[in-house]
Amino acid sequence: MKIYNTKTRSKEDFIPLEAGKLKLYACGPTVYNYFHIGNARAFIFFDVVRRYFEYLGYEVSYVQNITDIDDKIIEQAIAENKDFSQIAAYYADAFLEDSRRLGIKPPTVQPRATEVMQEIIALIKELEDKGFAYEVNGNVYFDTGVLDTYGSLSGKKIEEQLAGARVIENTEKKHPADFTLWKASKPGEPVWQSPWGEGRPGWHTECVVMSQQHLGRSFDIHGGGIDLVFPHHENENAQAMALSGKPLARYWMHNGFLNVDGDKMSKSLKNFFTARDILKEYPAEAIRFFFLSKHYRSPIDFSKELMTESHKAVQNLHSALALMDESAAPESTEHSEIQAIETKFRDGMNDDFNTAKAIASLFELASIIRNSKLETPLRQAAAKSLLELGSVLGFFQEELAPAETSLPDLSAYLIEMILRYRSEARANKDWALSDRIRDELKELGIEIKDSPEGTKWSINK
RNA sequence: GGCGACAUAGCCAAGUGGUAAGGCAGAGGUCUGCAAAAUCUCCAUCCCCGGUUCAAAUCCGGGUGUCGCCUCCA
Repeated sequence: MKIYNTKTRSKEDFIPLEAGKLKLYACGPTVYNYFHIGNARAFIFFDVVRRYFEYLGYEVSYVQNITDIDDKIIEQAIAENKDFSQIAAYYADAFLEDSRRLGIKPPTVQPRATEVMQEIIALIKELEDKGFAYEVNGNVYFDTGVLDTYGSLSGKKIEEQLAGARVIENTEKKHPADFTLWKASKPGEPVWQSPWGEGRPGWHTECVVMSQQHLGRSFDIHGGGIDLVFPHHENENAQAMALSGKPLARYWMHNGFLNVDGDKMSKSLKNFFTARDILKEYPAEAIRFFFLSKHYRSPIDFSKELMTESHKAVQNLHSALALMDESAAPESTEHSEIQAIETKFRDGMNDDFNTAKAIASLFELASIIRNSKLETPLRQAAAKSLLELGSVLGFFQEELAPAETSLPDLSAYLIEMILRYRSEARANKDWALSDRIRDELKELGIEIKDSPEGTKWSINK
């Protein structure tokens, strides 16, 4: 199993801290709005990471935080004229709902920042006590100058960044790279009591607290979008290094960004799609296929055309699966063709989650299922394998199956159609047929009356 | 200015030294009274130039082009 580690910028063999167990943390949303299709990529990808480790037999602890206190939430609360906690609660619910509809398996734990406020304050205090933080006017900053490993995750050299820096000078900080741990509150903002007065935590501390609380001081994999490498993950890691001298996580995984029709997705370009919007037009499986058909670290270009293609491709797998009853596959029989394909699937996944290669093996199974020249037990076994491997990628979840095609009420239209045929029968003097139609409709409670103006019908129960 | 990614058929996309996975679209066949569905078959030498090698899409050098990060952001 090889994983590309952002920290070393190379693929490394994955070795868990504890054999047979995976401790995984991936950054969740800040709940100030519905999450967008780019966020969905990260959530779906780490869902697949989790599912694959479970497939391999690991006991997985997967923690995903929910940031429910943040500047953006406060801004949104002001915009909607509500309390920040109402906004956070509403969009946190929306996040859980949309995640479910995308077929994302609920993480083991989904802690919220406001639930761990005392722990956050305690961690900042510890940093201060150890000399890694300083307070100015009720704001507490991390002192990057004291930690010699600062920048080791993202590969940033602080001095070099300064040349082209467009950062607005914050005169309180000792160094421009120093980041906020605790923010003194302004009037009207939500507050918590702390040793430095009333305020609220900076974004970077909460993830350290929530991850360490559930996974230990150092854990296996920390994930998120590529944009989080700097400064968010750098700053998270800096706090862990300052506290214990150990990195927060051994492997850092980052998924690539999503563009829309070649441009960065943004509200001003009107190419901004929430996951909720896309789910109205395409099934969750199509969205999942779209993301997994490309390597997770590559940038991906979103378009409706590609979504339609992905939808068709998924339907292709479903139609193959429908041909054979996988539950009829003999339990004990082994087929070398299928084992070879399963090995290919695992080889792909073991190579830094090459989901595109893994998907190709699903189609190879589909072609075995379709090949009527092959023995039925082999084809059944292929169906069984397709179901199992597809599930590792999150496909074929029954609860995601589209609802029964619901038709509008067509009964009136259908009755008119039947009556047109009855009129043809009468014109041909086929009284036997026309009478039979009248009698059968009557049994259904529909009464027919022929008149010079044409045939009238009414419901007569 | 600093750091980094990418360039494979009409489209999407695997492939990191041994002669191009898979999907979508397209073409042709089978099946069918017709249509649809289903099914089978076909469809690329890898941005340009130079180099290394018995052998390169894959390594090295030089171009050209596209994109990202350095600021809240998955």
